[in-house]
Amino acid sequence: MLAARGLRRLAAAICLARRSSSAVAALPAAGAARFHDYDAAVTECIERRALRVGRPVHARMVAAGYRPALYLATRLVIMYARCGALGDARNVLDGMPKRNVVSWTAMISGYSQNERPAEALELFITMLRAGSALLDMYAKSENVQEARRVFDMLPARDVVSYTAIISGYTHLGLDEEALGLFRQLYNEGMQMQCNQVTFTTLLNALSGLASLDYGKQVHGLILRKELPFFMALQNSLIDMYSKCGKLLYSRRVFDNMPERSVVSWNAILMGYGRHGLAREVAQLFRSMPEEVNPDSVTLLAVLSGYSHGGLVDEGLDMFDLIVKEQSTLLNIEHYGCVIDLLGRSGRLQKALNLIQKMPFEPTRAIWGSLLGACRVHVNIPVGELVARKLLDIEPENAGNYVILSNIYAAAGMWKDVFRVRKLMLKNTVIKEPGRSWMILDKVIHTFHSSERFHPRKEDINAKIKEIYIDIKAAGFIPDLSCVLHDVDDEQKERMLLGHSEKLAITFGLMSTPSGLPIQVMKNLRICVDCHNFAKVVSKVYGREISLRDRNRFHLITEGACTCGDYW
DNA sequence: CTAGGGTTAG
Repeated sequence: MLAARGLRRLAAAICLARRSSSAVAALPAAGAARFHDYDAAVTECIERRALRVGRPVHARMVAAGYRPALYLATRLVIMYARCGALGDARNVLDGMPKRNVVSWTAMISGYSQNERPAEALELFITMLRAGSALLDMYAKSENVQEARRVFDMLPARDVVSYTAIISGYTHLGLDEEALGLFRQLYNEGMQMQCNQVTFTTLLNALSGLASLDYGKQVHGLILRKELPFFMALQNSLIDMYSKCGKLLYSRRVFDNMPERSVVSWNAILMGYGRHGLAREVAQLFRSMPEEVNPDSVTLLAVLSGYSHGGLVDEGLDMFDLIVKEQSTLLNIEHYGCVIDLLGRSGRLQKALNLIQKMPFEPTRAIWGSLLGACRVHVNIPVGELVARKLLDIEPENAGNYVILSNIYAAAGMWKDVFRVRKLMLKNTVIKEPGRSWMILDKVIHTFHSSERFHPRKEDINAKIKEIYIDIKAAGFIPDLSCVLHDVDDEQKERMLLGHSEKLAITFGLMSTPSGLPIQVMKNLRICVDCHNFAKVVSKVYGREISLRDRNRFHLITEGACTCGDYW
């Protein structure tokens, strides 16, 4: 079945490549053509993403001495940007005698779409500077919030440039700022111009925030507008609800769609996988209709769904089948997923073999997951080999040293523990700080690890001490191996209590009526100690705790988690 | 006059 689908895809691709280039062919061989001829030729290159045709078209314009004005030059920027030739796009933009919001937007989104958010932001700030000399003082700061203030004051703003910049913020992970920009757009009376694309972009920011309240509100807005069916919007709704913990809402949106693309299927499969529901992932995947071709994301969704749900053998069988029938769809992510699966089920040597024979360079993430598996299964030889690779690639990451020293500690090799700890102190730098947040009455409350500046710091500290006494009485044992620093045990216990997700859960306990569920989001993966903490808290205080980390959901009730302690 | 913003995964 998979093979047949692959053939059909190939046939479609060949068809596309053979399509004749009529507008380009219609250009005169030498001398200047007219505006409309160039426009048609460039448009065709944009639609076909055909750089090999687009470049000669541009070259002919130059050779003929034709100087494209604002509109056509902008189309050239788009053509190059869509083809990924960002340097050429930028050259055209820089060479334009006049630019406007459209030409800037084209280039900014070019960077954004080619995964260069830093350049996108840099150019955005440049645009603001060019936009108004008066506002230059604000724009000089490379600070996003300042940039946003300037954007708010810019004279030439419309719903499209708003959407572009909201999308830019979301790509940078600045979802709160993105939401703020949408509010501005609304307050400026542009709500009537909001269309499917605007809402699609906005929903992405809400997915990042995991803000169910806002998500539902925006969904309501969309329904009231009675917009025509728009695939990307529905797909974003599926994704938003699943990332906000409401898988059944995702499913309802999915079931009600008049048609579904492969992205819709991917979004719902990812949703079930994220919630650890591997059986449902398998069932859905089997029910995919013939005419929807699974792509590499589909296969990744299924593999990672199996992996998250602990369906080890099914995952391995699936991978074998893909290797046999659809190996062209495989990328490094798929291998990473399967290596993780092998590692976690204790097949460390097999995992290592796969790394050695896969057609990709192993990434730090792959080595990292294998090192974690070596800790769980206490495997010294593989652990040392993997650690050597990893310390070579990223000597600054403290986590790797900690895991290696944990492996030695588990095997009672204390001299090696000490050696690794010393090495760590010498080489490491601060990692990405942990951050958790929760939303209460539409207010986003953010907590950082070992929070020092939170306005309710004192209350939270007092409450967490109280909780600690209660849960220790109920059998909670702190897992000191989660601490990245070489300090004494008492200090380790204090540091563990400072983890941002514990602060957020504590804040949730003290600010919501008893018995109500608590939902917390985290930017990194949750640590074992915090997972235990949440489990015991759920039992002692009779609360359902939903914890969304970077990868997945943990729904914790009565002292047990839907992940089955496997994540 | 025309154009620019959008969906899953990483």
